[in-house]
Amino acid sequence: MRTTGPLRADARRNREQIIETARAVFAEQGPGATMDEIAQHAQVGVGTLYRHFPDREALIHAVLADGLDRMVALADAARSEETWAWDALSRFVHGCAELRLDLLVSVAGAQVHRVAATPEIGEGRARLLDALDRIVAAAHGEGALRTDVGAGDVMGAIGLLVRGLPTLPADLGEELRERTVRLVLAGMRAHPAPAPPGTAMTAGELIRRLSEHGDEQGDEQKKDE
Amino acid sequence: MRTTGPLRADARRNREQIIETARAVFAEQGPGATMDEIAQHAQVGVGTLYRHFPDREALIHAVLADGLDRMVALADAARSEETWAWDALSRFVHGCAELRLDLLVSVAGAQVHRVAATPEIGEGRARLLDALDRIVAAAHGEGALRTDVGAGDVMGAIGLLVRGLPTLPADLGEELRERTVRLVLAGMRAHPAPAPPGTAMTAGELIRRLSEHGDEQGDEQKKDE
Amino acid sequence: MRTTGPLRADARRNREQIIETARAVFAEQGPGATMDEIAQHAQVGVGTLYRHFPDREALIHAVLADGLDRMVALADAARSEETWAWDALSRFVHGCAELRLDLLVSVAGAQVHRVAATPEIGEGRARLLDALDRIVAAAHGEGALRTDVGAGDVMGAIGLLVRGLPTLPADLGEELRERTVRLVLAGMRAHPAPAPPGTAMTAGELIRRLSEHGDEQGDEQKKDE
Amino acid sequence: MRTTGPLRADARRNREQIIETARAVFAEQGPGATMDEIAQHAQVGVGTLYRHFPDREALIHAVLADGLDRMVALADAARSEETWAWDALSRFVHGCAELRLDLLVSVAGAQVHRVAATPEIGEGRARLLDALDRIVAAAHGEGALRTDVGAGDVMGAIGLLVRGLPTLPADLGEELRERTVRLVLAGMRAHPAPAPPGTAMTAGELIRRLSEHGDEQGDEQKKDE
DNA sequence: AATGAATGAGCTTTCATTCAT
DNA sequence: TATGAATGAAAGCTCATTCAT
Repeated sequence: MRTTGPLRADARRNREQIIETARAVFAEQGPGATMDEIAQHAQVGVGTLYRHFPDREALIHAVLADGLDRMVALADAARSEETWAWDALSRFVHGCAELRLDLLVSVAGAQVHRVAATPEIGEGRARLLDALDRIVAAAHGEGALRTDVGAGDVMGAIGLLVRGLPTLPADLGEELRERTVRLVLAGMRAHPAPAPPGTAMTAGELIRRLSEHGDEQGDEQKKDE
Repeated sequence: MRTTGPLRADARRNREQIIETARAVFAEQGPGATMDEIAQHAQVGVGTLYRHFPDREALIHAVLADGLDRMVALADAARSEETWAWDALSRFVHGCAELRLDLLVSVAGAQVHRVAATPEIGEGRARLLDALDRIVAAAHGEGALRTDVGAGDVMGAIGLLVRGLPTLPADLGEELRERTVRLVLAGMRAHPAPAPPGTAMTAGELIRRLSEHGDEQGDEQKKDE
Repeated sequence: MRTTGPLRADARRNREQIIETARAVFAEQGPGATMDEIAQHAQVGVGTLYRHFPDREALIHAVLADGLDRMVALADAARSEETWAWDALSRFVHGCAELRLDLLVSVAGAQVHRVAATPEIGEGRARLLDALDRIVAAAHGEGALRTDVGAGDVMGAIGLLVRGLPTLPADLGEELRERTVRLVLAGMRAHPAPAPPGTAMTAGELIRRLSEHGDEQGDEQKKDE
Repeated sequence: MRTTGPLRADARRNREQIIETARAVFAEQGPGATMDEIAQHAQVGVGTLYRHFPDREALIHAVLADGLDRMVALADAARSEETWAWDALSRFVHGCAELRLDLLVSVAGAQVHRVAATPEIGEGRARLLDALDRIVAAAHGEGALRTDVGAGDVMGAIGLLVRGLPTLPADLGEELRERTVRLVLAGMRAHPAPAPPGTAMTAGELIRRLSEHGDEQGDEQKKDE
């Protein structure tokens, strides 16, 4: 009946803890992660999870919304802390990729639309685009960003790059994603060729790296059956 | 296993039909697609599906393996039909994106490793890398591809670009992916600036496009409940 | 794909078995009976139960509809087999009470309306009223039934008498219901006083009967805790 | 337990408020009503509810006991205020039906026995039968009540009539119950035919009344989903 | 060999009960 | 003391897999 003053402290901490955990668990376990598992990792009972989020969809929605908030924060930080808009852009894109929103985007499958079609998500997206737009405009002003690349393009690219390569061993997947991010940034860059993405990942190198991981993985897999 | 001659035609057609359908259904419905649903779309009973693929994992495995085969075919066709290696590379990357292996990569969640760690998949990957490597080598020879970008990089980029942007309306998602693919290719290109990806997708444009779709989506959503 | 020819035999038997069991279990265990319990008693897996009835509400609906069918059959049999319409009416009312639709009516609580507001139930009710109406008309013709009592009154009375007295031991509850049924019939009867309901159930007798049951019940109750 | 003097007033009011609310909620929502719902309607927190009644069973027990008390009061009032015993009896039966103990009897389902087997309930029942017995004896003396109908019969009938007809629209259910009560009373009456229950409820009339309600009900049903 | 009904383990969700505030 | 957030056992329901037809 009170306007939610005192008790909220615990509840709020709990809520945030759950969202944070959910992102992590979804990223690691994939879309199949169970509610119980998430609750467990968040150190709460399932009941508590359900008190905060009436159903699975609501939780996913919250994680998505929270992810947008973080991206906005990321964009703002990048813009205010970097001297050059291009550096801010680069930092933003790299930062987004590290948020590991990964598999989440595919969690709900066909229902994603419903989850993402919320006014709250829409507004978050708008705020993000707004923040990003300033960086993009500045980068255009600097002459560093191709003029035929807009904030929408950056968002689209991030939507793809933000995920993982779950079929590959974790570290290799990370590395390849990093390199792809750099390629995209290179592709966005105006005239002067951007910093090269390091040494090429050749076919041979990739195969060698893959075979290295072959053995380690065999161990921990029987437990699922 | 190899002794049945005549019946093979029907069986094979059935098997391929199921794989084809499975890819489509996974791409549309997401990882949550059920075996019954796939069987239904493939116009067979679940029993038949299980006759061909002992369990869900086997089906996913088959779809992945088949996807690799298609990519190899794509690479070969591109190489033999295009005069310039760069064009072959570009055609290959664009073609892969259209295979709509989309959500499949995340279907199995945590089990993906197990599914992808099969010798058959490993071999398929090797063949693909091999085919791709020839294109990459030729492109290097042409001077069109940056020397610090290898076949492994191309594969990594494809792994990310091959998916959709399920939170966006289908056509908008497609367009943004297309543009990102072009950006990546631009980033891979050596000195001479590559063909620009058209007109920039600005923040305003993106938001406008999103709001256009707001209404259409409301209709088809009740059926899930 | 076939028009449901051969396999249906088993399925139909199963379906009927489940409905039959559900009525019995609801009557005995009360509205709290679980789906698993019903499935168990019906000798099928829960999955089978759910294949036939998508959810709890559907099952309740089916039991209600089936109950109506039985009542119609009861009315028809009574009318064709009894010489006097009054006897048919009496037999019908007594018979309905024995169907033990008991607690079912309250199973769904507030949702009962939704369950009972189906066209199928409505039609069943209409058929029942129709069958009953003929008996009532004949009984009126015989001069045995008060003219200020109609088929609707009979239905209303049955709706109340059909249930049990779950707070009492089973046999005592049965006996009292029987007696109440006779009282209602007596109240419906025209001029000549109907057969008396036997010896009075006095307060002392009722209390004595209740105390008899006190001990027997203590045993089987600990298992619930 | 009996040592607290001053606070008792508030506590007692609270306790009674909860019992009263519980009866109403059980009557409306059916046996599925949750503790939270009852607490909410009673304007208290669940914690408070549990302070008064250690568990659900205790609450049900209290409502039952309270119901018995009210019936006793009803019987006493009827006896002292009516000149004729028959009128007292009639008033008592009608009054009980209005208590709306309705669905409560089936709330506990299989556990009803345990709840109703309490000494307190037993004693309440005894008191009620005692009070009722005096009315019945007087009615016998008046020659208005059939001698083969005892207080136990009246109790049994009330147990059945006290409930509602939840599958019907509220007002129609009420009307039919009223008419059934009158029929039972008519059946209990000695020689002289009792006052007729008004105009017959014919099958046609019942169906007409049912169809009238068809539309109104559709509205309030979505809120459950 | 193909079919789809049956199965039941396991996941989502609810709610009686407890307990920190 | 009253409150309502947290808890987790248990219920409803789903769907991968099996098996009778």
